[in-house]
Amino acid sequence: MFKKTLPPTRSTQLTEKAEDTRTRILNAALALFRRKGFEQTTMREIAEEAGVSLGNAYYYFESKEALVMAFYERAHMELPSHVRAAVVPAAGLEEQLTAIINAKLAYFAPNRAFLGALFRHAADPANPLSPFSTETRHIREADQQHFAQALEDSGMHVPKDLALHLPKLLWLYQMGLILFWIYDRSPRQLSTAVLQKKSLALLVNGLKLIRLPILRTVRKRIVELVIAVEGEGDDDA
Amino acid sequence: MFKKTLPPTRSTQLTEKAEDTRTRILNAALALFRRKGFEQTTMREIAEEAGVSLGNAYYYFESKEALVMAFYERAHMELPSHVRAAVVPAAGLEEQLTAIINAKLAYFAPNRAFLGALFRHAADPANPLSPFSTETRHIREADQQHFAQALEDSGMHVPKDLALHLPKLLWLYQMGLILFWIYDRSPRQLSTAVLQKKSLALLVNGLKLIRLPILRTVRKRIVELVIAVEGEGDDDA
DNA sequence: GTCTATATCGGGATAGAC
DNA sequence: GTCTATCCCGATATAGAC
Repeated sequence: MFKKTLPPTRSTQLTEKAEDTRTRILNAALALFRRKGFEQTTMREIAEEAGVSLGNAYYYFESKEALVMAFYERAHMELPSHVRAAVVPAAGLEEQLTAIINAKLAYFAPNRAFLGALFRHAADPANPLSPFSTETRHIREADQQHFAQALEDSGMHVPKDLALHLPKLLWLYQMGLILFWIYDRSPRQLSTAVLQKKSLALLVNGLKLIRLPILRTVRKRIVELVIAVEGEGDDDA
Repeated sequence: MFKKTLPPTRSTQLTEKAEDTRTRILNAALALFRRKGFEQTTMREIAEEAGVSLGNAYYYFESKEALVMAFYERAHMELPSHVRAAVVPAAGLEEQLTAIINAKLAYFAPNRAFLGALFRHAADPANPLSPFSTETRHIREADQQHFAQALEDSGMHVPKDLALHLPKLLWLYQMGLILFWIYDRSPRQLSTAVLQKKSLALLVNGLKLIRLPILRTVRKRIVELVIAVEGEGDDDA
């Protein structure tokens, strides 16, 4: 059961017209998702809104979820510039992390309501849509670079054994925060803001403490835990 | 969009025949889920296997996912005795927590493969199937009792401000662990075993340290964070 | 290679008769 | 409480136009 014809993705070369059609379909889909949610939107509506036939919509996107994946890919292309614009390299780690996360939340905010569709299979690394899947690996790794950069720029000193895993851990923390944000029904997502502020303060504080000699064994045990688990479908805990 | 007729649940009184039919459908469904997975199983198959019509299956279960919910309910009824049998009240906290978690994993193990269906909407507190929903509140609260009991029996001394939230936090930790376990594809879920052992050791150790006067402010900040967030759709982070 | 139109299938979910 | 018939929609298939 493999695909008969290679479905056109952003990476494969498309003619100008094709590129335009693809974009129109994706935009129509996202507009409808925003308006009525992911489940409530049908492929037939998307095709109509984009002014193409149903068959054509499926020509460009294998499935309805592929549209969500395309959105995720688009975010991956557009986000880095937003993040770079928001971050002040001379600032402390807490400020930088705040800036990175805020830039992302601001970027995703208009589509917050349907992002749940993207995160439905989040925990399953076998699902292509999962942030832990092999299919999204390039996105994940590029994303972790922001955190590596922030760690470097902030000049925060962290013992090397832990520092090695820190970008990944910070990324994971950020994923948890975003997940919380998606389903946060407090007014203007105020709960997320509080959670973000308080947890970041604790986290950065912890990082300052973790290099103390008394905490050496704790640190080593944390690193051991991380090593034992990584490469698996990561999670909280 | 509310239900037209009250759909029969375990809690509402059913005639003997109805109870039997309902159970037959549920058992057929679970058998098929185990055999072929949740997605691969159709409602038509379930109805056939149970010897009822499709419409009748829907009379007892609003949706395919409601069958998973019923499984969750059944587990909620059966689990406490398993947990109580596994726990030694005189043991230390780490041993007791290990016993509780192991009892649950052992109970769910035969159905591990399709449990992902239950956890797909886990993060969305608005979804009835979510462990954070109002619909599953009674299960959640009964479940947290195991942890409250273990804390009490172990005689572990934890400052009261934190102790108040600890059953909830331990339950959350356990949910994360179970989620990890569901998608753990290492042989015999060994990764989960390692994660469980190491994280529990760290956690119990942290609880011993947290009462030290030097960590008072850290503790207060943690408690503040928990308070600010609870009542919301909880998550990791 | 891009696109339309239409028919069809499979499966979740519902309506209404009995 | 149980059935049959039907709807809806995601997905596929086909045949052909440009």
